[in-house]
Amino acid sequence: MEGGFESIAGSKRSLHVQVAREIARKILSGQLPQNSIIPSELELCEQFGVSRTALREAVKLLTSKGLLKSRPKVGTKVVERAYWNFLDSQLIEWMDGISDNDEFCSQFLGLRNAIEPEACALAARNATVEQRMKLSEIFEQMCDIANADVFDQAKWTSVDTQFHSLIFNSTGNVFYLPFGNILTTMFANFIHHSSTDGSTCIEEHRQIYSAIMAGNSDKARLASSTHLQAVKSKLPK
Amino acid sequence: MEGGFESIAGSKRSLHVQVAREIARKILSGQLPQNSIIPSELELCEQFGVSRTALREAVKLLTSKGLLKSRPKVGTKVVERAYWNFLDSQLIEWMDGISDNDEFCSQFLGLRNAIEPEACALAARNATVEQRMKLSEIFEQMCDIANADVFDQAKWTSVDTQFHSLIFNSTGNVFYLPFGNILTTMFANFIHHSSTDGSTCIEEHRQIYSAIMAGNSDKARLASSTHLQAVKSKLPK
DNA sequence: CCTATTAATAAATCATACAAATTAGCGTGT
DNA sequence: ACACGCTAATTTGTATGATTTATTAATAGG
Repeated sequence: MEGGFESIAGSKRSLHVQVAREIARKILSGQLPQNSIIPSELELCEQFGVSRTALREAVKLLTSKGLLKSRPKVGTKVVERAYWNFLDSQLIEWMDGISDNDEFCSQFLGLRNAIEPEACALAARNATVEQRMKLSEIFEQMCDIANADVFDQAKWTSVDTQFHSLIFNSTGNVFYLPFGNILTTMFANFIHHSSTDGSTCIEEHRQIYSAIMAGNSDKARLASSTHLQAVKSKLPK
Repeated sequence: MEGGFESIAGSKRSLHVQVAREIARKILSGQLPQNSIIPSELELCEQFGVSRTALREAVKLLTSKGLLKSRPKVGTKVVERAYWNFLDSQLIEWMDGISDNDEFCSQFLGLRNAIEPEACALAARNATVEQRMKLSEIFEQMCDIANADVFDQAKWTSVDTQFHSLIFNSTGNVFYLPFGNILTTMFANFIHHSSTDGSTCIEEHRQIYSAIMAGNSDKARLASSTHLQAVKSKLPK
């Protein structure tokens, strides 16, 4: 059309997701204040240059993430922050650059501190044979990468993500499952292990790995805690 | 129309949510297997007796919860369980009666065990003045209810929910915020504190409360752990 | 036998129309 | 002047059909 809207319509894919992202970022950044009523569907359609169908699907998406709530006649409202689902991977992706990324990573580490040691403990007790085999396989890859002549950062991040995700999946507790994806998203979008070389923390991972394989939940919990302490010490600031 | 579809169309409100719930429960129960392709939009429209608009919004909703993923030409696929967002309140509501509820509550307690002690510790350090005032107010209500002649179960559940939610909101960590809503949902839908009378656990809450107010994070963590141990001992089996 | 083009298909988007819900305001009666 | 109920206007909710795009698969050409 005639605005600066081609930037949205002509982007990558899934129009309603693009629109949702735009609106989400306005909400997350506070540009659309909490409890305020956002413009009506028709206005937003014009503003973004998309059809009502696409816009409505975008609103539905944001509603399911706890950012919006709409009622007939009254309009669509930005709900308060306490209801935003920060544990949604897509929402986390959209946070990029909104708040201070170092602070964001630091807070995420605050979550890992609570979750991961317990997850490791549960995995030590509940991992199935298949999961133990898979973990073994992944750890072997970690060793290979850590011992390689040139350290491949991308590969390391990939297996590191798989390693921690698999642990969440091995807890036997459905509520731990989503953390694997959250961690994957954070690793992919926010955490840039610049100064991290594999050789230093491969030992930490070995501790976690062997404790889980041995079914020693207390040792697994402790090893995970130790690992996270080490990660923390590498954080900026 | 002419099917058994009024049961859906004629229900409460928000057609697409109703449809989403139906499909979600089929997925959660395994009736629609992981990695399988669900029927095309048109077929599903007929099956549920709704328009494509409503159905598509339902699919979008489920996609955002990690249950479905659709691509042109190939169709809409049920993604594997590891990607389902069990930390979504709406999804948790839909779980009712799908799996064994006692087991589900037990697993939830497994999550609380990891999260809450750490949340209490963070709250002790980071709660704002307003949040401390509010917490104080809520705890006073808890005492009133616990000391009343007749124990009002509904009121207790309400303030108990508020108490724990506020702690999550007082951590100063965005990743802890959603747990308040998850807890609220679980309390409202699954946890029926039948044998719980307030007088026994008001002391446990007092320990948590005063530790947070005193800014003693270690004591807060410990008090929360103790409380959860007590809760666990009251679980069935 | 391999590669590139094309055709078929299903979802993605658009446009429009109508329905339902809720609020605000108007009007009437006491 | 006040209370009550009704109407109308606004906004989201649902429906339908047409068009576009993306992906697979088949087909034709090298």
